[in-house]
Amino acid sequence: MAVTLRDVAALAGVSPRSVSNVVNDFRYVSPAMQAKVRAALDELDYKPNLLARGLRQGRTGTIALLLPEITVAYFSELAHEIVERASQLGITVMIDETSGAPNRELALLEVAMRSSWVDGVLLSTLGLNGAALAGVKSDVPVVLLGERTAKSALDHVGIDNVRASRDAVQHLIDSGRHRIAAIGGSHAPSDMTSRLRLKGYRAALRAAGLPTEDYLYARTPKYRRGDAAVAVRALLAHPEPPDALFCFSDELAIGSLRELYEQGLRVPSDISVVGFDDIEESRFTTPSLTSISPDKHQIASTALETLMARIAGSDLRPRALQVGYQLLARESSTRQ
Amino acid sequence: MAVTLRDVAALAGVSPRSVSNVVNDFRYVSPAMQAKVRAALDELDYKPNLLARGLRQGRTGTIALLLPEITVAYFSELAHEIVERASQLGITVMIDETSGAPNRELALLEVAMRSSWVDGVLLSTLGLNGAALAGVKSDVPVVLLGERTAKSALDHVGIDNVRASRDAVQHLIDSGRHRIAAIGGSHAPSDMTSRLRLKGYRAALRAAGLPTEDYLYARTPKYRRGDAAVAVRALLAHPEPPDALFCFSDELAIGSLRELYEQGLRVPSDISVVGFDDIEESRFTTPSLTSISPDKHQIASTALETLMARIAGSDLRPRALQVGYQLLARESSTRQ
DNA sequence: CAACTTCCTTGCATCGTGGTAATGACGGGC
DNA sequence: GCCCGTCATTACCACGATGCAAGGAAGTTG
Repeated sequence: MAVTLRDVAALAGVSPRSVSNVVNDFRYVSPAMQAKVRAALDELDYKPNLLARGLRQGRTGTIALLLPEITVAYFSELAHEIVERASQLGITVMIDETSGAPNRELALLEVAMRSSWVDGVLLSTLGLNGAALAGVKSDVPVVLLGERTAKSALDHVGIDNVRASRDAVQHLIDSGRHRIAAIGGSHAPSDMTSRLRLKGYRAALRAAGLPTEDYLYARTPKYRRGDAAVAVRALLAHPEPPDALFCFSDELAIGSLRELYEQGLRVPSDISVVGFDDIEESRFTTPSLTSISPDKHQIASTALETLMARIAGSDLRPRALQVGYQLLARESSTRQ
Repeated sequence: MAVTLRDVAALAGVSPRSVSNVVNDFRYVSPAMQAKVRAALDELDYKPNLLARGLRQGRTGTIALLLPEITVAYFSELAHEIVERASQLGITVMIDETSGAPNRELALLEVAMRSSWVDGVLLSTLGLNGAALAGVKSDVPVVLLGERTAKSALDHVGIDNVRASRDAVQHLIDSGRHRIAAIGGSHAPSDMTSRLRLKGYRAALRAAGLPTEDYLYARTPKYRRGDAAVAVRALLAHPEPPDALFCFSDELAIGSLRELYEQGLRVPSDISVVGFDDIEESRFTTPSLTSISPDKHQIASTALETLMARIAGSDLRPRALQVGYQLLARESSTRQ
């Protein structure tokens, strides 16, 4: 069995409470006590039982990070940044995958938020709409990553999707493209992300005096590589096919590159492609992919600091925090 | 504050223990008690405190999955399979990133294994060598994913790396390649994976009566996309450059594709490329990537079942479990 | 020298559950 | 009417840690 405070106390010939004092660097501990207890601690190789400590203190030092799909590169890169930052702060992150299934998402959320298991929750959700979210009573603070769905009364951290999308499309216009298509997003009312990116896309077209044709927007069930092919084929089948694609995720853009290749089109000479997220993969595609790069590092820092403040008891009203982004122009939108 | 058994008991006018009985479906509970307690449970929206339960029962229903880097697609895909399977078994997975840093890896391992936080650990390690591992006393069962490092007395689940590598190289030989290079792996003694794959590579060459030239093996610091460029440049600079690359990971293969493109070589007409891991990305590269595809689904199932058996108290001696793989021939090794 | 402060150590209670076993209630068999 | 088995509920405590405050030793002050 595991070694407990009591075992250490017995060996050192002191009270369990004194051992606890040493372990926790209590102020008044004599050097003699220090020495005795440390020796016993080392000899038995004591490790505190974090369950018991958590139960007693009401804090576990652990937060949950709930992601829709961990295999989506954007999420895994974000997770990495968060784990990295959290470990600097001495916090353990419990990553959990909700698989998009809303019931599973809710179930996990309930467990995470109500079972005293974690001190707080970072929630990145696509599938969950505001109404469902509002129905969850939370005992622990929650910070949303990405877009706020509806009017949930939670902090959230993200970038300005509208402006970033406008920049991306503007970049295509500047490079001489006129018939720019947008790809990505579903009809689901909870898909706030695609709504905002579509808004930015249209704003850029209008600002340049270009028409916003309905046929130039192709929806996709999700944001993954495999979802792009159908959309691209539909766009290319039109009598006036696009000369540029603005994809709402890098994965969609990469799926599009593949489909364009199969259709015999060359990027960027025949058609430009721009993505969103700047996942690492995009630097290695042929051609390399132009993308909007959200500052993931800053998202992680900001989200964690906000969550920590809430856990410490901050009582400000919910805030919408925006972090920076960059447009990274690479080969896929740069004529050679 | 959170609702406890006591609160529910007070409302229902029964003892806390009776509430516990209802919550845990104890055998002898009268319908009247059932009704009373359920009503109170619903009214207060009771959720059990999992810390207290875990402390009392000595089981938490949670396992840890320790990965070197979550942004490596192979690991995130494996994590996905494991989370999926575990949730069917009613187990929560706590994914944690060790970042390869051996001290961090050890620290996390210690915490995970000694703090009663989790019932078991799935450990996928590259950086940690057998000696260090042997030094960790584990209070909970551990199952290794991937290659066993040295002679640690732990179960491990993986594929037959030697045979898989031989198959991959044989495939290149069959398609008419003679000067086949291998890319990937470091000098670290703990890098068992590259050692086994190199062994299979050489076995295939010997079996075909081809020489195994030293200059045709290029090491890389890690297995990521960005690590391939230097290796590829070195290989191409040789007076007799290779006509095929066998990369020890898909990410390396993808980095190689990129570098070959920059060097003006065409795949597969000028040079073939084969990877290892079959990450999703490999189906979308141009050209799509031939790869060894370990059965990740089966790895997840086998690893979880083995771990569960250990947790339940199985006392068999450590086993090396091998699961299947497939060679998926795609464009990067198929002359058009 | 009493009264008080400062330093160190410890006992007790408690966090929220669930295991163990005692207590009661009830009905059936003799 | 008594004993016993089955069913239902409960009291008590332990899981392993820490908050609280009491208690004692040592030193300081008036």
